[in-house]
Amino acid sequence: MSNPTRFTERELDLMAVLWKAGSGTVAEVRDALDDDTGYTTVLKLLQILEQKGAVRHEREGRAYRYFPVTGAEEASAGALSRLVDTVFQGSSELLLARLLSERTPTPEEVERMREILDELEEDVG
Amino acid sequence: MSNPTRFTERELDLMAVLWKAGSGTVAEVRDALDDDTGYTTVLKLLQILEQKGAVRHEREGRAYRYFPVTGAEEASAGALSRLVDTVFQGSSELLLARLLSERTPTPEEVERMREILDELEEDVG
DNA sequence: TTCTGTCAACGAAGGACTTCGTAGGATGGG
DNA sequence: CCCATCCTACGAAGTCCTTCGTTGACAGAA
Repeated sequence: MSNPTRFTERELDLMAVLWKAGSGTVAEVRDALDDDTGYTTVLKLLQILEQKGAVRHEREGRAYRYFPVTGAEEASAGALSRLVDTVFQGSSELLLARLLSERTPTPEEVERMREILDELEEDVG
Repeated sequence: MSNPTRFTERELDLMAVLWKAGSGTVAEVRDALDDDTGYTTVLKLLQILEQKGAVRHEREGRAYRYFPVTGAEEASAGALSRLVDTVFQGSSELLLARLLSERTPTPEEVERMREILDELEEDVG
């Protein structure tokens, strides 16, 4: 096994599309991106991702359909910790506070977050 | 006003040092980094950061002492949202869950997190 | 003064990322 | 059959990041 698969900025954009949609052809991924990157650019990126083992493809008619192999969880490994260590000086709470202020959650979300904390304490206690 | 100041990977490492220590000379920053990057490299990076307006310097003896101008909060702006949008598909809870599993918090931290959620609900309700 | 160590400035090399141009294969209509 | 279209493959340009070598200034010790 190698490292937790590091994605570049752009690669992450593509992976996000695939994680969300489940799969996509070059054209589909291209459409899903909000900028208008050239067709061959998207193709190239997908080929690079495939080479990295992050996606695979199946033939679909004349085109390829790409599927994510690496999960979002694996991609998040490290990214969060790094953010905590650099920007939030090791404080998870600070990150949480900031997260909540940047994107105000619904009451339901808050409730589920509370549950997450509850479960954590049960495991510990 | 310009954009929320985007830091590169390495720049973020330096900023983290300055945020944590409050300030630093080239030598101090260099020592604080866990790898051993060359002196001139660190200097160069600081100069770039200064050009970006993220740090400023004052003379101290023969050397310069660098101070962060951009705060960690501003740096986090966007970074978190981007992470949520790409890796966590817009779900803050998922991020929280992941965060807690990556770095298990102390009971005290959990308590404070709970308080953060409480305050949020008060404001809303 | 001369040598040595510390410092900032600058330029440039090397590599990683992103982007696209061009080529070539296959398909389907006329 | 021939052309327009849609697709992948490949190579390469351009840019951004990171790193460091070299230079010149200055200060203190000998």
